[in-house]
Amino acid sequence: MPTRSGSELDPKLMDALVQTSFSVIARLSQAAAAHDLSLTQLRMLAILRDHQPKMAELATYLGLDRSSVSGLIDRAAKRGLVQRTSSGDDGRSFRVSLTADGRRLAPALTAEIAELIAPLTRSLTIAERQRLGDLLIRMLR
Amino acid sequence: MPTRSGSELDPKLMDALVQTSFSVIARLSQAAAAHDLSLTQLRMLAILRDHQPKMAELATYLGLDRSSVSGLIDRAAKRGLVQRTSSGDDGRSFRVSLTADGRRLAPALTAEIAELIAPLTRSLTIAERQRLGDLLIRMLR
DNA sequence: TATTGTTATACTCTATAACTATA
DNA sequence: TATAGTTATAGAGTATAACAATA
Repeated sequence: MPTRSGSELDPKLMDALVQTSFSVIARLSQAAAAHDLSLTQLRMLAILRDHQPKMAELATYLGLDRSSVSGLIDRAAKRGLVQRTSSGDDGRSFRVSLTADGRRLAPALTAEIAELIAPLTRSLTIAERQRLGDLLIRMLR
Repeated sequence: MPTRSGSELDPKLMDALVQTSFSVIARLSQAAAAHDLSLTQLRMLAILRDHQPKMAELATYLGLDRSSVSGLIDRAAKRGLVQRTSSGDDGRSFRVSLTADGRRLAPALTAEIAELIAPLTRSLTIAERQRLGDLLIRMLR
């Protein structure tokens, strides 16, 4: 039986997770900034690539207040990246979706992010990268 | 000879790194927010635990403009967590250091962070956590 | 002249509270 | 009454530009 003992966390693992995370997030921010986007805008675009949420749903996805998302969408809409489209039945609500411009941006961003994150893994062998990916995926499950 | 081929990054590894990082950073933010601190304030306190930098050095550590750090230190000083102390030789510069209150905060924060991050690793066995830590440390080196 | 740090200004992000329109 | 979204307001965080003091 495998050992999955309780709540203790090896300080070395904690430090490694924290350092890795700061490094990854910094690279994401860098990719976003290259397109004059904030990290939040980047997350929003990633969500809208696969969903057309209502404002309240988007707020939940992002972990933000609805009022914060209003401004977020305002600014992104002013830049022509997203749009509010009528929701049909409920006259109070809208759906948010990417414009053609917004949709065009997504793959470029993904490619840039990959290029910025790839160097982080350069000191690992292919086999080690495979193992790392497996462990992280199992951890997130 | 181990294979460390070029710039390609497995999308699965990239996603796993990104998701893990968002999860870790969210937990760090949560620990910080529990003490009315931002993520930046948390990073600043972590740096000051081991250094007494000048303003410009602190700005470099944090990757921020000096003007941004001025406000950061102002707010932290108003809360009694940090202080500006004369640098001795150079009349233009100061050193920033933790106050007694600030120093008291650090271990509490570390413990809370560990408690928030530990559950993330719960689905891995002890051996897997060990391997994950090793891989991350090698990656960061 | 160059450097250190601050200040003035402007913008994004965020939350709380109050509001409008619809249900 | 309750819900969806916006607006008003306030504060943190950030950068650029201009500044004072020191080197």
